[in-house]
Amino acid sequence: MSIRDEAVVEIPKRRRRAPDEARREALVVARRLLIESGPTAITLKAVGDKIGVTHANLIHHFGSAAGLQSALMESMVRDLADALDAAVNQLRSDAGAPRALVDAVFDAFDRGGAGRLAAWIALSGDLQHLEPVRAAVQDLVKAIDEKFSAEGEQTHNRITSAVLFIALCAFGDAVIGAPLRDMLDRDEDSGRKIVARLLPSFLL
Amino acid sequence: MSIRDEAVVEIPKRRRRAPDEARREALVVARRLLIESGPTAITLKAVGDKIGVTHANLIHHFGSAAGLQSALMESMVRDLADALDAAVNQLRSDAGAPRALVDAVFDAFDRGGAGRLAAWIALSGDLQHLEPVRAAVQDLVKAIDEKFSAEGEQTHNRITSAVLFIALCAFGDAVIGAPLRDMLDRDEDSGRKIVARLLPSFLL
DNA sequence: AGTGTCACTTACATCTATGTAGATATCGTC
DNA sequence: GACGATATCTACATAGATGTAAGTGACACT
Repeated sequence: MSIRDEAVVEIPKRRRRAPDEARREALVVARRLLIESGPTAITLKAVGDKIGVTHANLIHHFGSAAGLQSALMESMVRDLADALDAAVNQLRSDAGAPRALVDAVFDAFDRGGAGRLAAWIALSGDLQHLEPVRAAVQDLVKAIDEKFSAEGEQTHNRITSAVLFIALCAFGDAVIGAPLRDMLDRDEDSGRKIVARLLPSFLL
Repeated sequence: MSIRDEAVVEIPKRRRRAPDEARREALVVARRLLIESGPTAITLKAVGDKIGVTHANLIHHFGSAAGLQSALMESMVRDLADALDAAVNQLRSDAGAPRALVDAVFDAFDRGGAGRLAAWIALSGDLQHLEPVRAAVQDLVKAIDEKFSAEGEQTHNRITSAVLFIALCAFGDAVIGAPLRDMLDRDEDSGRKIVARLLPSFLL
């Protein structure tokens, strides 16, 4: 067997993926493009090139460019909702320290570019894509309620205030936190620290 | 003088504007497009159509499409900085109520779409366009400092915390406040109320 | 091994945004 | 009123993104 022979290792011209797998790969790449280069970087060609596929093939799988974008939003929104659910579960199980809750929510918006996703959806006006988050947010309210509520009717109001507060800060931090902290000469962790410190005033 | 004569009122085929005026008109329209339909709606044709001008003319005035975008960012960022300065002045003059400060900053991000602008800049990665805001933010720190600081070395830290906190919330509220408040069944004013209530814990 | 499905490609068509070159008209100034 | 500067237009060129149609080949199943 010569070296020359070894070079001819049957590389199929095409790689045939299962539809689910093809969509998955495309969405992974599309997400990275969104996070690294912004929404306008998500083109059929750019995504196709990165997974070794033609743009026509992506249309085959997603129906259209808008279909790809919708699928991406759906996938990322689901991840965000899952992350919020995880925060809820963590809260229900044991660690009730404000900081743990804050970390969970901040991570939900930071990780996987959920904050940038939300900003993109808000700017593009496709608000219906945020719908799946509604349930997650309301779950978060319930969980905090069970965990911290002593009694009284004012409780629900305070809890929703707390959730609104955390979410606004976590979102803001994920999108413009870095440059803002730089302007104020504050370290990476400032936002979380501040929110964690303020949180008890809602819950106690 | 017949009716027919009245109909021939010399309407010039073109309207020749002063360069500054032409740019101003274009930027007003571009801003509205950004706020109402998102960044992708800002095209030379769309802007040109709305002010009765060809796309080539906009290139003449702004050099390129990117030039128009930069000019828009610059103009809006200047407005944001001015709004923050106004908040500073108001703070220095008299009304030191937390709610007044909160309103000033929230308005700075809401009005004129500054929040959406900041999100667009953050997503597109053109962070250098936010530079002019740096001075305004640092001015805000100084003004709050003069107004509220009793003494002590921890003061500066608390002030920057307060500014970071207000800015994150104001930005978040401007971009995703509406859908989020809807999910939580909270009224329009919730965000501001919450922030105003929490602010004293930094300043006192 | 033969066969059918469908993932995938190639080639082409279209549309839109952007940009360029040269002609034209408007307005201030003399 | 003539003139010059230039704001504005028309016409054309290009590039990129999207979409379509028809063919090709990989893989499962018999």
